[in-house]
Amino acid sequence: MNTDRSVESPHFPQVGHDHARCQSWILQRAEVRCRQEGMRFIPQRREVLEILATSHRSLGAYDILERMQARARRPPPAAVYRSLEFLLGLGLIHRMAGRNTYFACTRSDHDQQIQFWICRHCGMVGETESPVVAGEWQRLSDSLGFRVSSVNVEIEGECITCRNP
Amino acid sequence: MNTDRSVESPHFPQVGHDHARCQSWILQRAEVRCRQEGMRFIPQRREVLEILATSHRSLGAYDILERMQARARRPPPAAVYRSLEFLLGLGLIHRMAGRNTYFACTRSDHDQQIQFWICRHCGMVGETESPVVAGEWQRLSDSLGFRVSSVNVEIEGECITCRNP
DNA sequence: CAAATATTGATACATTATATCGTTTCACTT
DNA sequence: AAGTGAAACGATATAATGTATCAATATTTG
Repeated sequence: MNTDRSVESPHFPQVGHDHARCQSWILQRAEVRCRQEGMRFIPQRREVLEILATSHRSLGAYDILERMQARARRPPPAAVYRSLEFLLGLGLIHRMAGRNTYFACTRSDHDQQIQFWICRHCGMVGETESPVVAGEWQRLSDSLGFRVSSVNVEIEGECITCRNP
Repeated sequence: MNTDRSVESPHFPQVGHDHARCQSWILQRAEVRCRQEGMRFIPQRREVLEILATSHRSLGAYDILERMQARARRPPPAAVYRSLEFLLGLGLIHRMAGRNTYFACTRSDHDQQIQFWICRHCGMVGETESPVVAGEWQRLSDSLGFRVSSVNVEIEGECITCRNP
């Protein structure tokens, strides 16, 4: 497995990057993580992840269904949602709540303190991880007496590529 | 109009707080802001906001429809969505993307750098505003070359009241 | 192999949100 | 007060997203 994490160094996916490398990295990591967790990385789940990994854009469940239809035959919606739920559980994909879409995670570690940067123009999604922000959530939750279960940060705007055409 | 902002000082709504005061504050502010913007705070919009302001919990569009039905007559869904869109536009309510719900804003100022704290147990929603986090989004967006349009932060967990029953 | 477990396909349905369009209401002008 | 244009509404239909159920099939385990 490729472990050099080069996939994540440009925080926002660049135009000319070697995407084949991202794809194989995402899929190989999925295999490893499934094995670790004693879960089964069966074809339908793999296909959903493959489809998400074809780009750094997020896709809706029904977009995925259409691409599965184009590849082989269209499963019922519930099948896709089951695979998505599985992949979400392993942290291999994320859900963009603001758009009802899903996309393949490109980070190797999971501190739950990820932020998503979504370009409104091209649809690309980048991920960052900020210790400063994590510390601030800690401070705020302490002061509120709030026990945090999950944090979701979605930042929308225009990416550097779309700003400089 | 009540301008002492006491409504927002306990960042997470407390059990015994004077909610009648919150309600009237929310509605009065809506009137003021509509007048300022030259918009019309007509009955249907007012009713939607009133319903949201009855608690610090967020409600789904169809929850609001049911409560309107209980009050008078049930409008079509689009009517509620129109009012919600209007209120969102004026920043009088927020949308919880993770839950497809809406709730009445309880803050007097709008720096777009609000965080939502949602209790999974009682459904209460609190709001905070952190300059540290705002600064970090600035730093990160600069380093990514990303032009930010909107930031949505939803933190789920358990509030202090539900932790100490 | 048999039993237990996990996954699938098929069907139906639930929930959330939007499109369209003719009518009504409102604010403003005369 | 009546006319006028813009805004809002009601009614209807439908789109988009997501779940529930359950029998049938595949996979793992004993």
